[in-house]
Amino acid sequence: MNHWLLKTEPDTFNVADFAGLPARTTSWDGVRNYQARNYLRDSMKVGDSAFIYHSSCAVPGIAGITRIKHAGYPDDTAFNKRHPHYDPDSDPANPRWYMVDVQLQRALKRVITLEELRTHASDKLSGMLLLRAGNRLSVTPVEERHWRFILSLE
DNA sequence: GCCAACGTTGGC
DNA sequence: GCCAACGTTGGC
Repeated sequence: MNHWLLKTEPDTFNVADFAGLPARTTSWDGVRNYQARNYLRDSMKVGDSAFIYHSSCAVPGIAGITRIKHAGYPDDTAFNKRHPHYDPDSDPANPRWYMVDVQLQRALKRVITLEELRTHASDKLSGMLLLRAGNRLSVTPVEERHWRFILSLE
């Protein structure tokens, strides 16, 4: 099983919002970056786990753990003209964008902040993509050793 | 709100 | 295929 990190802006969707969803499960739609798309489409498998990371907010950090419940399938919000994620160039016969379904396992006992993660950037978390300067990818793989270490901080 | 870093677009 | 212009991300 692989591990991942999914970014979300908590004003739009956050870990607490899972509580109001059937089976605490949602489709992770709206990813509009090719590298992130490739991870969703080609690499994420049912049973993989993913951190939910809150970005563009007062205290950015990892807030919850989800499990992949459905592997990559076409993101149909790209086909809906009235949807904010509409992309006229995504053809239903040859979809450009993909999404997965994720189910919340649990919120973390506390948010493990970006600030705290950075203090480990040169040792235990060396090489972690999230901490790389200028990183903007909203879907990134997380190495097993990084995953375990982050959970040990909780 | 600023701005650096990055991805995408489009003219050539 | 190059690369400048532009739009977006996301920490601060």
